[in-house]
Amino acid sequence: MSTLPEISDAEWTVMQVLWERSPQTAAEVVDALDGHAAWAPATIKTLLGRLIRKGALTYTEDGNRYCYRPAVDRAACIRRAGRSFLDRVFAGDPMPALEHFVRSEPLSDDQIEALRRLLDERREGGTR
Amino acid sequence: MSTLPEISDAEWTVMQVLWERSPQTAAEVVDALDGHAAWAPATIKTLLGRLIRKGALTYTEDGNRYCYRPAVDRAACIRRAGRSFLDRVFAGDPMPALEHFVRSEPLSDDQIEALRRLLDERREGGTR
DNA sequence: TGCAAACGATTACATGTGTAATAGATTACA
DNA sequence: TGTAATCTATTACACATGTAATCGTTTGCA
Repeated sequence: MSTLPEISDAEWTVMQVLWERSPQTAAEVVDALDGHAAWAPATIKTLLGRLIRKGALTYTEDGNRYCYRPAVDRAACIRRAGRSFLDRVFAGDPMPALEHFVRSEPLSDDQIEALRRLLDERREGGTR
Repeated sequence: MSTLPEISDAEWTVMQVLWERSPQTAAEVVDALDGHAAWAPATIKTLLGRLIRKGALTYTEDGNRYCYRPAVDRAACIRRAGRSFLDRVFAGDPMPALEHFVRSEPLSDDQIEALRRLLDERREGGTR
């Protein structure tokens, strides 16, 4: 509803952790990112703070620490990021993007099968 | 070969024009973007200059004006952007990305057919 | 042959981003 | 009960980005 905030690259990393499980304290997010991102804890705190300010996260206080949770819908953010990627790289046209990923990314036979089924559904499911 | 430069959102818009046709002078690029981007000519000059500095464009001089042309491969930039998008939004996993686009973007029956054929090739064509 | 137009280069500037240290408040343990 | 650990908030800072105006030079037309 209210306009989605812009979420930067580093911020996505943090959001993913909280979309995966929430609420979490800053310390838990730091733990979850251990290894994945070589960030100082202070860096993660900064990102959490910025995401609060942008309205992408909310928190409840628990003693002196915050319990963070997403305030924006993951699917909506994915749609926005997908659209933005299509516009930037493929002039908004989904077809060459799909061809690109099918051609250049590794897919197992099972995954290929699943995609075929999905395409079948799409064809029946009406134009939209 | 030499590491691809980072190309920003606005810069992509300019690169697309030159990948589409090159070389072009700044004035031609401005024309090509007329309507598409509501940019002052000066803005486009700035972007061309930055792309030169980054090594994404080269130019030859023609009188007092430059003829710009891409210095980086479009396909390579697309691969990089695709990978970066996958990493950011789908934890690097192509399958949910493909599902997302198939589900959320409009595709004609012909396009769906083409994708099916492409998936067939992929299945035969060996894992890589 | 002089002036206006056009060109690229330089400068501008607010905001975003990556990356983090520090300061001030609080809390938990000894 | 005091002190060390831990929180969030504040501050830092260089570089990227979007967006453009201006400057100095060249050039083409009158």
